[in-house]
Amino acid sequence: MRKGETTRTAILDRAVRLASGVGLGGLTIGKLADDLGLSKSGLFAHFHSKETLQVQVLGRASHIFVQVVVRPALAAPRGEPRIRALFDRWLGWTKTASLPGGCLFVAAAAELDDRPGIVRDRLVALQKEWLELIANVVRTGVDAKHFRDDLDAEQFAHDLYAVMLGYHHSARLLRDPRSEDRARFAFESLLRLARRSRRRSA
Amino acid sequence: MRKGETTRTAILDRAVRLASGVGLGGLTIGKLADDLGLSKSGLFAHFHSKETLQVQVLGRASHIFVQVVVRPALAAPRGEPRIRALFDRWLGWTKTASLPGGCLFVAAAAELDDRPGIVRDRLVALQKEWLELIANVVRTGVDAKHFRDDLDAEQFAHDLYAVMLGYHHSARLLRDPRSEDRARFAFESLLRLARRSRRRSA
DNA sequence: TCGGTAAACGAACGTTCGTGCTATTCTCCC
DNA sequence: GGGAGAATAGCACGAACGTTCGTTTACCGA
Repeated sequence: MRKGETTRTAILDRAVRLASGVGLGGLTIGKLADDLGLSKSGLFAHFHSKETLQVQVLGRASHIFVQVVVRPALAAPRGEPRIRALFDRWLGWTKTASLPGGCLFVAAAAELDDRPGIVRDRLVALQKEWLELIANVVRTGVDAKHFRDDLDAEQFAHDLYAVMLGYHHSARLLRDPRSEDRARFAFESLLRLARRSRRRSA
Repeated sequence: MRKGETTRTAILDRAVRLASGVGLGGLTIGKLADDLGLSKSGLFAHFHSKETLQVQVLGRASHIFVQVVVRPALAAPRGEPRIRALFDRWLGWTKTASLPGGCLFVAAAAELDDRPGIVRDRLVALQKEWLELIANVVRTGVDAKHFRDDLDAEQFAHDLYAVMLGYHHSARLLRDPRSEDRARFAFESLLRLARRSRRRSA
Protein backbone atom coordinates (compact mmCIF):
# COMPACT_ATOMS: atom_id res chain seq x y z
CA MET A 1 0.00 0.00 0.00
CA ARG A 2 3.02 2.30 0.05
CA LYS A 3 3.75 2.55 -3.64
CA GLY A 4 0.17 3.43 -4.37
CA GLU A 5 0.22 6.27 -1.89
CA THR A 6 3.35 7.66 -3.46
CA THR A 7 2.07 7.78 -7.00
CA ARG A 8 -1.29 9.04 -5.81
CA THR A 9 0.43 12.04 -4.27
CA ALA A 10 2.49 12.53 -7.41
CA ILE A 11 -0.67 12.46 -9.46
CA LEU A 12 -2.34 15.02 -7.25
CA ASP A 13 0.66 17.34 -7.28
CA ARG A 14 0.71 17.24 -11.01
CA ALA A 15 -3.04 17.69 -11.16
CA VAL A 16 -2.88 20.78 -8.98
CA ARG A 17 -0.35 22.36 -11.33
CA LEU A 18 -2.36 21.38 -14.36
CA ALA A 19 -5.67 22.55 -12.95
CA SER A 20 -4.19 25.90 -12.01
CA GLY A 21 -4.12 26.63 -15.72
CA VAL A 22 -7.16 24.90 -17.12
CA GLY A 23 -9.41 24.70 -14.08
CA LEU A 24 -10.82 21.68 -12.34
CA GLY A 25 -13.24 21.00 -15.15
CA GLY A 26 -10.58 21.40 -17.78
CA LEU A 27 -8.54 18.75 -16.03
CA THR A 28 -8.40 15.70 -18.22
CA ILE A 29 -7.54 12.22 -17.07
CA GLY A 30 -5.86 11.31 -20.32
CA LYS A 31 -3.64 14.39 -20.34
CA LEU A 32 -2.81 13.93 -16.70
CA ALA A 33 -1.82 10.32 -17.29
CA ASP A 34 0.32 11.23 -20.29
CA ASP A 35 2.15 13.89 -18.33
CA LEU A 36 3.04 11.33 -15.69
CA GLY A 37 3.80 8.49 -18.05
CA LEU A 38 0.87 6.49 -16.76
CA SER A 39 -1.98 4.84 -18.54
CA LYS A 40 -5.38 6.43 -18.35
CA SER A 41 -6.89 3.41 -16.67
CA GLY A 42 -3.99 2.99 -14.29
CA LEU A 43 -4.41 6.51 -13.08
CA PHE A 44 -8.17 6.25 -13.03
CA ALA A 45 -8.02 3.26 -10.69
CA HIS A 46 -6.63 5.48 -7.92
CA PHE A 47 -9.75 7.59 -7.85
CA HIS A 48 -12.95 5.97 -8.94
CA SER A 49 -14.43 8.96 -10.66
CA LYS A 50 -13.31 12.29 -11.96
CA GLU A 51 -15.35 13.97 -9.27
CA THR A 52 -13.42 12.39 -6.40
CA LEU A 53 -10.22 13.22 -8.23
CA GLN A 54 -11.29 16.86 -8.29
CA VAL A 55 -12.16 16.79 -4.61
CA GLN A 56 -8.77 15.32 -3.77
CA VAL A 57 -7.05 17.88 -5.96
CA LEU A 58 -8.69 20.60 -3.92
CA GLY A 59 -7.56 18.88 -0.74
CA ARG A 60 -4.01 18.60 -1.99
CA ALA A 61 -3.97 22.25 -3.06
CA SER A 62 -5.19 23.23 0.38
CA HIS A 63 -2.44 21.16 1.97
CA ILE A 64 0.17 22.92 -0.14
CA PHE A 65 -1.37 26.30 0.61
CA VAL A 66 -1.17 25.68 4.33
CA GLN A 67 2.44 24.61 4.00
CA VAL A 68 3.70 27.57 1.98
CA VAL A 69 1.43 30.32 3.25
CA VAL A 70 -0.36 29.66 6.50
CA ARG A 71 2.18 27.80 8.59
CA PRO A 72 5.13 30.14 7.94
CA ALA A 73 2.96 33.22 8.38
CA LEU A 74 1.65 32.04 11.73
CA ALA A 75 5.23 32.03 12.95
CA ALA A 76 5.32 35.83 12.65
CA PRO A 77 4.53 37.91 15.76
CA ARG A 78 0.83 38.32 16.34
CA GLY A 79 -1.03 41.38 15.22
CA GLU A 80 -0.06 43.47 12.24
CA PRO A 81 3.18 41.62 11.44
CA ARG A 82 1.29 38.37 11.19
CA ILE A 83 -1.27 39.82 8.82
CA ARG A 84 1.52 41.27 6.72
CA ALA A 85 3.24 37.90 6.61
CA LEU A 86 0.00 36.26 5.57
CA PHE A 87 -0.53 38.78 2.82
CA ASP A 88 3.03 38.59 1.55
CA ARG A 89 3.07 34.84 1.30
CA TRP A 90 -0.39 34.80 -0.18
CA LEU A 91 0.64 37.22 -2.90
CA GLY A 92 3.47 34.97 -4.00
CA TRP A 93 2.13 31.54 -3.28
CA THR A 94 1.54 30.55 -6.87
CA LYS A 95 5.21 31.12 -7.53
CA THR A 96 6.28 29.39 -4.33
CA ALA A 97 4.17 26.38 -5.18
CA SER A 98 5.11 26.72 -8.86
CA LEU A 99 1.57 26.91 -10.14
CA PRO A 100 2.03 28.30 -13.62
CA GLY A 101 -1.65 29.06 -14.12
CA GLY A 102 -2.41 31.25 -11.14
CA CYS A 103 -4.38 30.45 -8.02
CA LEU A 104 -6.32 27.25 -8.35
CA PHE A 105 -8.94 28.36 -5.86
CA VAL A 106 -9.75 31.50 -7.79
CA ALA A 107 -10.19 29.51 -10.97
CA ALA A 108 -12.30 26.91 -9.20
CA ALA A 109 -14.43 29.55 -7.51
CA ALA A 110 -15.53 31.08 -10.79
CA GLU A 111 -15.99 27.68 -12.33
CA LEU A 112 -18.05 26.07 -9.60
CA ASP A 113 -20.09 28.96 -8.28
CA ASP A 114 -23.14 27.67 -10.07
CA ARG A 115 -22.49 23.96 -10.25
CA PRO A 116 -23.78 22.09 -7.18
CA GLY A 117 -22.02 18.95 -6.08
CA ILE A 118 -19.40 17.60 -3.74
CA VAL A 119 -16.59 19.45 -5.48
CA ARG A 120 -18.29 22.77 -4.93
CA ASP A 121 -19.13 21.83 -1.35
CA ARG A 122 -15.50 21.05 -0.63
CA LEU A 123 -14.34 24.30 -2.17
CA VAL A 124 -16.84 26.34 -0.19
CA ALA A 125 -15.78 24.64 3.02
CA LEU A 126 -12.12 25.35 2.34
CA GLN A 127 -12.78 28.99 1.48
CA LYS A 128 -14.81 29.52 4.62
CA GLU A 129 -12.07 27.96 6.71
CA TRP A 130 -9.55 30.28 5.12
CA LEU A 131 -11.65 33.40 5.66
CA GLU A 132 -12.24 32.36 9.24
CA LEU A 133 -8.52 31.90 9.78
CA ILE A 134 -7.84 35.38 8.46
CA ALA A 135 -10.53 36.80 10.70
CA ASN A 136 -8.98 35.09 13.68
CA VAL A 137 -5.57 36.53 12.93
CA VAL A 138 -7.20 39.95 12.70
CA ARG A 139 -8.88 39.42 16.06
CA THR A 140 -5.57 38.68 17.72
CA GLY A 141 -4.43 41.94 16.18
CA VAL A 142 -7.29 43.71 17.89
CA ASP A 143 -6.41 42.04 21.17
CA ALA A 144 -2.82 43.16 20.68
CA LYS A 145 -4.10 46.74 20.32
CA HIS A 146 -2.71 47.00 16.82
CA PHE A 147 -6.17 47.48 15.39
CA ARG A 148 -9.28 49.37 16.39
CA ASP A 149 -11.45 47.77 19.03
CA ASP A 150 -14.54 48.02 16.86
CA LEU A 151 -12.88 46.57 13.78
CA ASP A 152 -15.04 44.03 12.00
CA ALA A 153 -12.66 41.12 11.56
CA GLU A 154 -14.84 39.28 9.08
CA GLN A 155 -15.24 42.38 6.96
CA PHE A 156 -11.48 42.77 6.99
CA ALA A 157 -11.05 39.18 5.87
CA HIS A 158 -13.58 39.72 3.11
CA ASP A 159 -11.84 42.89 1.97
CA LEU A 160 -8.45 41.24 2.02
CA TYR A 161 -9.76 38.48 -0.14
CA ALA A 162 -11.13 41.08 -2.53
CA VAL A 163 -7.69 42.66 -2.79
CA MET A 164 -6.26 39.30 -3.76
CA LEU A 165 -8.97 38.74 -6.34
CA GLY A 166 -8.24 42.13 -7.81
CA TYR A 167 -4.57 41.29 -7.92
CA HIS A 168 -5.27 38.01 -9.65
CA HIS A 169 -7.49 39.67 -12.22
CA SER A 170 -5.01 42.42 -12.95
CA ALA A 171 -1.96 40.18 -13.05
CA ARG A 172 -3.26 37.13 -14.84
CA LEU A 173 -5.86 38.48 -17.20
CA LEU A 174 -4.65 41.99 -17.91
CA ARG A 175 -0.95 41.20 -17.43
CA ASP A 176 -0.54 44.61 -15.89
CA PRO A 177 3.00 44.98 -14.55
CA ARG A 178 1.74 47.31 -11.83
CA SER A 179 -0.52 44.61 -10.39
CA GLU A 180 1.62 43.90 -7.39
CA ASP A 181 2.08 47.58 -6.54
CA ARG A 182 -1.65 48.07 -6.85
CA ALA A 183 -2.35 45.16 -4.54
CA ARG A 184 0.16 46.35 -1.95
CA PHE A 185 -1.27 49.84 -2.06
CA ALA A 186 -4.77 48.49 -1.51
CA PHE A 187 -3.50 46.38 1.35
CA GLU A 188 -1.92 49.38 3.03
CA SER A 189 -5.19 51.28 2.70
CA LEU A 190 -6.95 48.41 4.39
CA LEU A 191 -4.44 48.46 7.22
CA ARG A 192 -4.69 52.21 7.63
CA LEU A 193 -8.43 51.96 8.08
CA ALA A 194 -7.98 49.11 10.54
CA ARG A 195 -5.51 50.82 12.82
CA ARG A 196 -6.61 52.81 15.80
CA SER A 197 -7.16 56.30 14.48
CA ARG A 198 -5.91 59.12 16.67
CA ARG A 199 -8.95 61.13 15.69
CA ARG A 200 -12.43 60.48 14.15
CA SER A 201 -14.27 57.35 15.04
CA ALA A 202 -16.36 56.12 12.09
CA MET B 1 -30.86 39.70 -44.35
CA ARG B 2 -33.28 40.92 -41.69
CA LYS B 3 -34.54 37.65 -40.31
CA GLY B 4 -31.02 36.40 -39.87
CA GLU B 5 -30.05 39.42 -37.84
CA THR B 6 -33.02 38.91 -35.56
CA THR B 7 -32.33 35.30 -34.71
CA ARG B 8 -28.65 36.02 -34.42
CA THR B 9 -29.39 38.53 -31.70
CA ALA B 10 -31.80 36.12 -30.05
CA ILE B 11 -29.11 33.47 -30.08
CA LEU B 12 -26.56 35.81 -28.55
CA ASP B 13 -28.95 36.96 -25.82
CA ARG B 14 -29.65 33.40 -24.91
CA ALA B 15 -25.97 32.55 -25.09
CA VAL B 16 -25.08 35.37 -22.71
CA ARG B 17 -27.54 34.05 -20.17
CA LEU B 18 -26.34 30.51 -20.62
CA ALA B 19 -22.67 31.41 -20.46
CA SER B 20 -23.17 33.38 -17.28
CA GLY B 21 -23.71 30.06 -15.58
CA VAL B 22 -21.40 27.66 -17.36
CA GLY B 23 -18.78 30.01 -18.75
CA LEU B 24 -17.81 30.66 -22.33
CA GLY B 25 -16.10 27.31 -22.63
CA GLY B 26 -19.01 25.49 -21.07
CA LEU B 27 -21.24 26.96 -23.71
CA THR B 28 -22.42 24.22 -25.99
CA ILE B 29 -23.81 24.70 -29.44
CA GLY B 30 -26.17 21.77 -29.13
CA LYS B 31 -27.62 22.94 -25.85
CA LEU B 32 -27.92 26.46 -27.11
CA ALA B 33 -29.74 25.27 -30.22
CA ASP B 34 -32.10 23.10 -28.19
CA ASP B 35 -32.96 25.98 -25.88
CA LEU B 36 -33.94 28.08 -28.85
CA GLY B 37 -35.69 25.36 -30.79
CA LEU B 38 -33.10 25.50 -33.54
CA SER B 39 -31.01 22.82 -35.11
CA LYS B 40 -27.36 22.64 -34.24
CA SER B 41 -26.28 23.22 -37.80
CA GLY B 42 -28.74 26.04 -38.36
CA LEU B 43 -27.37 27.87 -35.39
CA PHE B 44 -23.81 27.06 -36.30
CA ALA B 45 -24.23 28.64 -39.72
CA HIS B 46 -24.63 32.06 -38.13
CA PHE B 47 -21.16 31.93 -36.67
CA HIS B 48 -18.61 29.86 -38.47
CA SER B 49 -16.83 28.53 -35.45
CA LYS B 50 -17.39 28.29 -31.75
CA GLU B 51 -14.63 30.81 -31.22
CA THR B 52 -16.34 33.57 -33.16
CA LEU B 53 -19.55 32.72 -31.36
CA GLN B 54 -17.74 33.27 -28.06
CA VAL B 55 -16.30 36.56 -29.26
CA GLN B 56 -19.73 37.77 -30.31
CA VAL B 57 -21.21 36.66 -27.00
CA LEU B 58 -18.68 38.88 -25.25
CA GLY B 59 -19.62 41.74 -27.54
CA ARG B 60 -23.30 41.27 -26.88
CA ALA B 61 -22.72 41.09 -23.11
CA SER B 62 -20.76 44.31 -23.30
CA HIS B 63 -23.58 45.95 -25.22
CA ILE B 64 -26.07 44.93 -22.54
CA PHE B 65 -23.72 46.07 -19.80
CA VAL B 66 -23.43 49.50 -21.34
CA GLN B 67 -27.16 49.73 -21.65
CA VAL B 68 -28.08 48.77 -18.11
CA VAL B 69 -25.07 50.10 -16.23
CA VAL B 70 -22.96 52.65 -18.00
CA ARG B 71 -25.45 54.78 -19.89
CA PRO B 72 -27.88 55.32 -17.02
CA ALA B 73 -25.06 55.98 -14.57
CA LEU B 74 -23.48 58.60 -16.78
CA ALA B 75 -26.72 60.54 -16.49
CA ALA B 76 -26.02 61.12 -12.81
CA PRO B 77 -24.30 64.35 -11.76
CA ARG B 78 -20.56 64.20 -12.19
CA GLY B 79 -18.28 63.42 -9.28
CA GLU B 80 -19.26 61.27 -6.34
CA PRO B 81 -22.91 60.83 -7.36
CA ARG B 82 -21.85 59.44 -10.68
CA ILE B 83 -19.47 56.97 -9.13
CA ARG B 84 -22.18 55.91 -6.71
CA ALA B 85 -24.59 55.40 -9.60
CA LEU B 86 -22.00 53.36 -11.42
CA PHE B 87 -21.40 51.18 -8.39
CA ASP B 88 -25.08 50.72 -7.63
CA ARG B 89 -25.99 49.63 -11.12
CA TRP B 90 -22.92 47.47 -11.35
CA LEU B 91 -23.85 45.67 -8.15
CA GLY B 92 -27.23 44.70 -9.52
CA TRP B 93 -26.58 44.35 -13.19
CA THR B 94 -26.82 40.56 -13.29
CA LYS B 95 -30.35 40.88 -11.96
CA THR B 96 -31.22 43.75 -14.26
CA ALA B 97 -29.99 41.79 -17.25
CA SER B 98 -31.42 38.58 -15.78
CA LEU B 99 -28.19 36.64 -15.86
CA PRO B 100 -28.92 33.75 -13.54
CA GLY B 101 -25.31 32.67 -13.31
CA GLY B 102 -23.59 35.82 -12.15
CA CYS B 103 -21.35 38.15 -14.07
CA LEU B 104 -20.23 36.68 -17.37
CA PHE B 105 -17.06 38.73 -17.41
CA VAL B 106 -15.93 37.44 -14.05
CA ALA B 107 -16.47 33.88 -15.18
CA ALA B 108 -14.72 34.51 -18.47
CA ALA B 109 -11.80 36.25 -16.78
CA ALA B 110 -10.97 33.25 -14.64
CA GLU B 111 -11.53 30.91 -17.53
CA LEU B 112 -9.45 32.67 -20.13
CA ASP B 113 -6.64 34.15 -18.10
CA ASP B 114 -4.28 31.48 -19.37
CA ARG B 115 -5.75 30.64 -22.74
CA PRO B 116 -4.41 32.84 -25.53
CA GLY B 117 -6.58 33.55 -28.53
CA ILE B 118 -9.02 36.02 -29.97
CA VAL B 119 -11.61 35.40 -27.27
CA ARG B 120 -9.16 36.31 -24.57
CA ASP B 121 -7.97 39.31 -26.54
CA ARG B 122 -11.50 40.61 -26.87
CA LEU B 123 -12.15 40.14 -23.17
CA VAL B 124 -8.98 41.95 -22.18
CA ALA B 125 -9.82 44.85 -24.45
CA LEU B 126 -13.30 45.15 -22.98
CA GLN B 127 -12.01 45.02 -19.42
CA LYS B 128 -9.41 47.68 -20.08
CA GLU B 129 -12.04 49.92 -21.65
CA TRP B 130 -14.22 49.48 -18.62
CA LEU B 131 -11.43 50.24 -16.15
CA GLU B 132 -10.48 53.28 -18.17
CA LEU B 133 -14.07 54.50 -18.13
CA ILE B 134 -14.19 54.18 -14.35
CA ALA B 135 -10.92 56.04 -14.05
CA ASN B 136 -12.28 58.84 -16.20
CA VAL B 137 -15.35 59.18 -14.05
CA VAL B 138 -13.09 59.38 -11.02
CA ARG B 139 -11.02 62.09 -12.69
CA THR B 140 -14.07 64.22 -13.26
CA GLY B 141 -14.73 63.73 -9.56
CA VAL B 142 -11.30 65.13 -8.84
CA ASP B 143 -11.97 68.05 -11.12
CA ALA B 144 -15.25 68.64 -9.32
CA LYS B 145 -13.30 68.82 -6.06
CA HIS B 146 -15.17 65.85 -4.65
CA PHE B 147 -12.00 63.85 -4.39
CA ARG B 148 -8.42 64.56 -3.39
CA ASP B 149 -6.23 66.24 -5.97
CA ASP B 150 -3.59 63.57 -5.68
CA LEU B 151 -6.01 60.67 -5.97
CA ASP B 152 -4.77 57.92 -8.28
CA ALA B 153 -7.77 57.37 -10.53
CA GLU B 154 -6.49 54.13 -11.98
CA GLN B 155 -5.80 52.74 -8.56
CA PHE B 156 -9.33 53.66 -7.56
CA ALA B 157 -10.71 51.88 -10.61
CA HIS B 158 -8.62 48.83 -9.79
CA ASP B 159 -9.78 48.85 -6.17
CA LEU B 160 -13.40 49.26 -7.19
CA TYR B 161 -13.10 46.29 -9.46
CA ALA B 162 -11.62 44.31 -6.59
CA VAL B 163 -14.63 45.18 -4.44
CA MET B 164 -16.90 43.80 -7.13
CA LEU B 165 -14.84 40.64 -7.44
CA GLY B 166 -15.06 40.17 -3.70
CA TYR B 167 -18.80 40.67 -3.85
CA HIS B 168 -19.13 38.14 -6.62
CA HIS B 169 -17.06 35.59 -4.74
CA SER B 170 -18.98 36.07 -1.53
CA ALA B 171 -22.42 36.14 -3.11
CA ARG B 172 -22.14 33.47 -5.75
CA LEU B 173 -19.75 30.96 -4.29
CA LEU B 174 -20.26 31.35 -0.57
CA ARG B 175 -23.91 32.43 -0.82
CA ASP B 176 -23.28 34.76 2.08
CA PRO B 177 -26.39 36.89 2.69
CA ARG B 178 -24.20 39.70 3.97
CA SER B 179 -22.37 39.97 0.65
CA GLU B 180 -24.06 43.13 -0.48
CA ASP B 181 -23.58 44.85 2.87
CA ARG B 182 -19.93 43.87 2.78
CA ALA B 183 -19.50 45.26 -0.70
CA ARG B 184 -21.22 48.52 0.17
CA PHE B 185 -19.11 48.88 3.27
CA ALA B 186 -15.94 48.34 1.25
CA PHE B 187 -17.14 50.85 -1.29
CA GLU B 188 -17.72 53.47 1.39
CA SER B 189 -14.23 52.87 2.72
CA LEU B 190 -12.87 53.45 -0.74
CA LEU B 191 -14.80 56.70 -1.01
CA ARG B 192 -13.68 57.87 2.40
CA LEU B 193 -10.06 57.44 1.40
CA ALA B 194 -10.70 59.22 -1.87
CA ARG B 195 -12.32 62.31 -0.42
CA ARG B 196 -10.32 65.35 0.46
CA SER B 197 -9.25 64.79 4.05
CA ARG B 198 -9.53 67.82 6.34
CA ARG B 199 -6.32 66.68 8.02
CA ARG B 200 -3.37 64.36 7.27
CA SER B 201 -2.14 64.07 3.73
CA ALA B 202 -0.87 60.52 3.08
C1' DT C 1 -45.97 35.62 -59.43
C1' DC C 2 -41.69 34.04 -60.03
C1' DG C 3 -36.88 33.19 -59.08
C1' DG C 4 -32.89 33.81 -56.44
C1' DT C 5 -30.92 33.97 -52.09
C1' DA C 6 -30.80 33.60 -47.21
C1' DA C 7 -31.94 30.64 -43.38
C1' DA C 8 -32.62 26.37 -41.27
C1' DC C 9 -32.52 21.38 -41.24
C1' DG C 10 -30.91 16.35 -40.63
C1' DA C 11 -27.49 13.19 -40.71
C1' DA C 12 -22.98 12.03 -40.35
C1' DC C 13 -17.96 12.72 -39.54
C1' DG C 14 -13.82 12.39 -36.51
C1' DT C 15 -12.27 13.37 -31.77
C1' DT C 16 -12.16 13.38 -27.10
C1' DC C 17 -14.00 12.49 -22.91
C1' DG C 18 -15.04 9.47 -18.58
C1' DT C 19 -15.59 4.93 -17.32
C1' DG C 20 -15.70 -0.08 -17.01
C1' DC C 21 -13.56 -4.86 -17.74
C1' DT C 22 -9.76 -8.22 -17.85
C1' DA C 23 -5.12 -9.40 -17.91
C1' DT C 24 -0.51 -8.59 -16.54
C1' DT C 25 3.22 -6.86 -13.80
C1' DC C 26 5.11 -5.44 -9.71
C1' DT C 27 5.64 -5.15 -4.27
C1' DC C 28 6.06 -6.44 -0.10
C1' DC C 29 5.53 -9.64 3.74
C1' DC C 30 6.19 -14.16 5.64
C1' DG D 1 12.16 -16.57 -2.57
C1' DG D 2 7.67 -17.46 -3.39
C1' DG D 3 2.90 -16.29 -3.06
C1' DA D 4 -1.03 -12.96 -2.14
C1' DG D 5 -2.67 -8.83 -3.23
C1' DA D 6 -2.00 -4.31 -4.84
C1' DA D 7 -0.80 -1.48 -8.83
C1' DT D 8 -0.87 -0.70 -13.57
C1' DA D 9 -1.67 -1.67 -18.53
C1' DG D 10 -4.60 -2.69 -22.61
C1' DC D 11 -8.75 -2.36 -24.80
C1' DA D 12 -13.31 -1.09 -25.71
C1' DC D 13 -17.69 1.22 -24.78
C1' DG D 14 -21.12 5.04 -25.11
C1' DA D 15 -21.88 9.72 -25.00
C1' DA D 16 -20.99 14.47 -26.20
C1' DC D 17 -18.50 17.66 -28.61
C1' DG D 18 -17.49 20.95 -32.90
C1' DT D 19 -17.79 20.80 -37.58
C1' DT D 20 -19.12 19.66 -42.52
C1' DC D 21 -22.26 18.65 -46.21
C1' DG D 22 -26.17 18.37 -49.19
C1' DT D 23 -30.84 19.41 -49.04
C1' DT D 24 -35.09 21.78 -48.00
C1' DT D 25 -37.81 25.61 -46.53
C1' DA D 26 -38.91 30.53 -46.08
C1' DC D 27 -38.50 35.05 -47.48
C1' DC D 28 -38.51 39.19 -50.55
C1' DG D 29 -37.50 42.22 -54.42
C1' DA D 30 -38.43 42.58 -59.29
